[in-house]
Amino acid sequence: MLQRRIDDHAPPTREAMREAEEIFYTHLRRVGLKHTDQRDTILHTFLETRDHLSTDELFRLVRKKDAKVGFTTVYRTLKLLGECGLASMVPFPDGTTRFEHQFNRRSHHHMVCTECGASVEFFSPEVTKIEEDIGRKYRFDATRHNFQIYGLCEDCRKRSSRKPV
Amino acid sequence: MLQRRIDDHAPPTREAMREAEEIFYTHLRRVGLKHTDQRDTILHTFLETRDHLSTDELFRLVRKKDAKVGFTTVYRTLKLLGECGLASMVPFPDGTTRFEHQFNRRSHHHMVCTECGASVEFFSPEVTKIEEDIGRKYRFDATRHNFQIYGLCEDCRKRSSRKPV
DNA sequence: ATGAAATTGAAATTCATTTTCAATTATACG
DNA sequence: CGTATAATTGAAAATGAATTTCAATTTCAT
Ligand SMILES: [Mn+2]
Ligand SMILES: [Mn+2]
Ligand SMILES: [Zn+2]
Ligand SMILES: [Zn+2]
Repeated sequence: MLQRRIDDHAPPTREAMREAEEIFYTHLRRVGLKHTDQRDTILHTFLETRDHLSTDELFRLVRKKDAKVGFTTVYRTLKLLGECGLASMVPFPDGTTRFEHQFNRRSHHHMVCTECGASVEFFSPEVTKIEEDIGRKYRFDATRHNFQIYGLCEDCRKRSSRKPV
Repeated sequence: MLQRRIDDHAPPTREAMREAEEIFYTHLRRVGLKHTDQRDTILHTFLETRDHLSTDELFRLVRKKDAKVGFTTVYRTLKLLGECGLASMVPFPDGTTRFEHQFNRRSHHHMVCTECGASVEFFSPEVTKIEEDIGRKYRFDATRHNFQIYGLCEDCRKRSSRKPV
């Protein structure tokens, strides 16, 4: 799926990878879970891309490294990565659930084309401020939010005006 | 599910109901569909509450008026109501999909408690402005957005500090 | 090394949503 | 009015993503 990235840059350095592992394994210890090769492979595969992956797409990538890893384990690990803040879910307007890693990544939001699924990432500190303000106002301990913008990208707009419904 | 409402008020007047019907039937005509009793009943039931209803909850309410209406028809009609702007989907953090009517209703957003599911509605014109700004900046024809805040409500915060994990 | 507890992955299950299809109903036209 | 045509309906079946089950395997504290 086409994706234009704003703060695009290189894959994580070995240092960065260690740091992320540290976060993951600390979380595992905290909840009394074990360190396994499968979890390692999935973490690495996940951090190596900045794409928004479906569980199935991640599964296929993981399989290239270790053909014995099961689909279920990818699901379960993705959940663990979410718990320690390394992964977050991005719901797409076509109903698919995608994940992206949040390690060493500036917090951002997505604008998605409802026609072709192309997505743009954008930064909006105002959104974080609104979260804080509204949380304070209604006495919630606001921990996260969900913000996406949907619409037609430039290409699809052109296409649909050329060939009108 | 507990819900604190901000612009709470009376059920729609007969006039308002006619107006909403007008919108619905105009839409039906536009897409070449027919006017049926089931669709009428579902529209009325839906407009009579301001709750955020799951499809199943709406189905149960509709059944009270006409026990012969099928589940499938409720699904299908909800989709039609969405198409003409009378209904909108509110995704809850527990994964349930809920619907609320948008007729004569000020645009608003939701903050939801991840523990008990209680929700607060709030207004934030800034969010609409962000949608417009970002759309312009990246040349999208931005048509809608999705914004929810998740966190712990005051009650749940007290409860969890009393009985710590 | 040993054993208790967690993990794994294939298969089964769940569950919301969508599709199928034969019978029924709406509505346009003569 | 009928009548023809196309849409609608609802029960049942199908789909598909996500979760659960469970026996075999692996981790890790001792
Ligand atoms: Mn992103
Ligand atoms: Mn609402
Ligand atoms: Zn597009
Ligand atoms: Zn709560």
